[in-house]
Amino acid sequence: MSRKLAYRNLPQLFLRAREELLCHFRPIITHFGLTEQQWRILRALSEMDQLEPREICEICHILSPSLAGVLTRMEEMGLVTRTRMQEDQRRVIVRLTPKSEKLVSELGPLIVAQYRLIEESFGPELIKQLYDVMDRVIAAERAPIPRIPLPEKKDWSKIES
Amino acid sequence: MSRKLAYRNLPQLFLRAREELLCHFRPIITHFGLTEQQWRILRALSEMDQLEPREICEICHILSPSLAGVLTRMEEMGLVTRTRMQEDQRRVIVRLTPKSEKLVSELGPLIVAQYRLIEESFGPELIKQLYDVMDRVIAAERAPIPRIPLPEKKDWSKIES
DNA sequence: TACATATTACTAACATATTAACCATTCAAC
DNA sequence: GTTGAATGGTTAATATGTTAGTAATATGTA
Repeated sequence: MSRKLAYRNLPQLFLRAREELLCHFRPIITHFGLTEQQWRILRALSEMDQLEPREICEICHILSPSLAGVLTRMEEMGLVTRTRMQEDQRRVIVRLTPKSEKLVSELGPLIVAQYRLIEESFGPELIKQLYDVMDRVIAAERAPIPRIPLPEKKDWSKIES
Repeated sequence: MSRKLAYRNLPQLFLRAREELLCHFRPIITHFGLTEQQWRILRALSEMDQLEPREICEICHILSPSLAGVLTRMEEMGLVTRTRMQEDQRRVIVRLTPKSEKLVSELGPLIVAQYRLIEESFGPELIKQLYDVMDRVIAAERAPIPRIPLPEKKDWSKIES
């Protein structure tokens, strides 16, 4: 009578595999005084020139409430500028500063070099498979996955035994 | 002159793919008043009967300082007990309570059922490939990956232009 | 025994994740 | 033109991630 579930915890495997990769980049990123999220944003902005917050959320996979704080800190660090659009006063344009452009031009090549080292170790096929499998999971327009019906809600925090 | 780096951001792809999976489980987990991390811990404990904090950190991929808080909250919710070991006063034993055992027995089958729905949508081959690729990335005893040498440290937060 | 070191769990400080709610602006229907 | 809904960004509250450091206990060695 094994109490193991029929499926290994897949999201957790993703977490571990991601960390197995990220641990090779984290030293580089923190060396420049950045967090992983800040680097994601800098990288996106360097490729796209300018972005609105909701676009950054989409591209960098950061939720809007988190982004607000991250951008505030990055603005204080002189890494980005936030400009409110004239046509639509709700919207904002985020841009790199000369300083952060220089930072990216120094950091980017180190990241690429580290990718090469990882690819040497993993082998090019594994890297290719990684990209391929990730893309297939992410591929948005799949058949919608039905949801298991849930039982009536119980407040377990208030159950004694 | 594309400013795109030679490699797409692989850790970020992992993040997105993971979320694409997790979003199908999150409603189930939160329905029972749990967080994702709390469920990881309950699941591990239900499979292993009892664990020490550092084992939970290893298995559930939660850092020790995070775990301290998570366990405190779970203890207050009556989901786990913490007992200090007699032989070694530094160590602690974490166990499920009858209440959380019952919770797992209700929640577990729903998780499994949702996996089945996901597998139907993704196709069994993709699921198999996912497990396979994750395991290959995680496989710990690979050839150690060398680190890119880093330039002298600059404090970018204090650079003006 | 005495000492330095290692181990285990924890606290502190800060950044981010997550959910809910808020506010100003814009859009759309009337 | 007004009003109600939608949009974009934000704040609030709580939980977790991350790094550094601490305190207590255990272990190895002189």
